[in-house]
Amino acid sequence: MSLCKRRGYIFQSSEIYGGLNSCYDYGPLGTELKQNIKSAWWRAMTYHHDNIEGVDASILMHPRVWEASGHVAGFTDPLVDCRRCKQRFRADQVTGSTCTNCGGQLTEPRQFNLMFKTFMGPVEEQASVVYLRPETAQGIFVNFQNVVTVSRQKVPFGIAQIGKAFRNEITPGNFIFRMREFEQMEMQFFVHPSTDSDWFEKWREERLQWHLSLGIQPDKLRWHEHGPGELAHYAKAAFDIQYEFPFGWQEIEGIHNRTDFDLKRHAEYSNKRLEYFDEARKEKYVPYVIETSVGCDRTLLTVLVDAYREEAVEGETRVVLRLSPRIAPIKAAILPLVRKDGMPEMSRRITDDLMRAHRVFHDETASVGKRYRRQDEIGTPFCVTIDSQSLQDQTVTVRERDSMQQERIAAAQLRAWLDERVMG
RNA sequence: GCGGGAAUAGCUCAGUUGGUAGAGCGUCAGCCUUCCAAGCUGAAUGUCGCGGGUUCGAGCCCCGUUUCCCGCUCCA
Repeated sequence: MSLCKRRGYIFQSSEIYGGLNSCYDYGPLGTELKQNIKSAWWRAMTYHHDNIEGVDASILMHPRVWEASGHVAGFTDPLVDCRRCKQRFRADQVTGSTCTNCGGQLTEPRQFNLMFKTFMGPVEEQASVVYLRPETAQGIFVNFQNVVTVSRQKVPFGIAQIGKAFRNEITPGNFIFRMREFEQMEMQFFVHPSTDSDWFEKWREERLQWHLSLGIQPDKLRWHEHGPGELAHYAKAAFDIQYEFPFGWQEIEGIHNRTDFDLKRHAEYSNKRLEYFDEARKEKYVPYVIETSVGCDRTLLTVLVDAYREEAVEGETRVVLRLSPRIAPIKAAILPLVRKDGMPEMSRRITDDLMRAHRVFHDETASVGKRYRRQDEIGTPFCVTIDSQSLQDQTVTVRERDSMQQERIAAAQLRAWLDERVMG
């Protein structure tokens, strides 16, 4: 957390006013990292699958959407607290006014609405209550027919979306792990009901591979299968990908078989037909949905936590973020070995040449060792140094963060050299 | 929502029985420097989280509040 603030990854929201509970802002490097994560996900979904389309739905939706989805009912459980032992229970799961645990008196039931409410229109009246979406998935379901019509896709196909969601969590915390405002990356894949298990397995495998492709250590990831009592109201099967954070194993992505629950409910509540006619099968049906839903902020926290190391180098401690070149905010730092003899000028020329293709920057202050450490700490995978030989033969030294190996290459090859490692 | 701990420079932290704030690192400028936090010179940065109270006087004592961390609780 200290590094995040010190180097400009993550700041507390509204910090100069004392902060706002569970809300955080991304700083210059955090913003780049988040963009790179979203871009990696978007490319994996829509560029690498010709049967996945994107949407970007609004955060405010018709209130009936949340009745259909089950969130109005499911997000408003009345809860009671025991005055003596401070245990909390769902009101519908206790009988009488005393606590079964210790015999203490229970409080009156209180409503906990996990959806943020706001008002549509200038007059705050009950008729115009709308909610901030507690998940992005419904924006996909309500657009199912639109996308079928315009995209010329045939089942099986998917719809992907990245966007903010809001939940009034009872207990937020663990830095950016559980926030009340967060960003999801969701893909709903529509399949014939008889093929749901196969697709479920396919997406499970693919989503695990995606996290590995970000450079996450494999032994820090595991599956958690939801038991019968754990399953959401809409789900037939659910597996979470968990990461071993310093505060324990926690979910970063869920792969759920949502069946035809959502489309059927929206058909019922909207009185619209949300069926699909399958020409190949000569069959009309409501598709099943395999959902992959990953927290963008959680993925970002995962890559930061997973990358963070304190390494001993000749008695000193090197703080290093071993971020994958694919998602590192800064891909390379261009460093003149010393500030004289035209080295800074050559460094600037090289930086100017690279910066439109890759996020790189030039740094000519302090000793080169110090500049290496700066880059190590913010996760920059490559440093390029310009020395007196560079001025004569137009070669540069490339220093790789993880191995600390150096290699001499022609300056003209630098762009291609970086392309190969960053695009990966 | 409950219990515990914490909040002083960008970061990590000192700060004596209450007498209007310091260090290290970092940052910036200059010098020096040909490959892993070297050195020298100089500079900037604090309503001590916020609001009250006690006091001649509060970073320190009291009350309230906000935020963070830990443990419960909760988690479609």
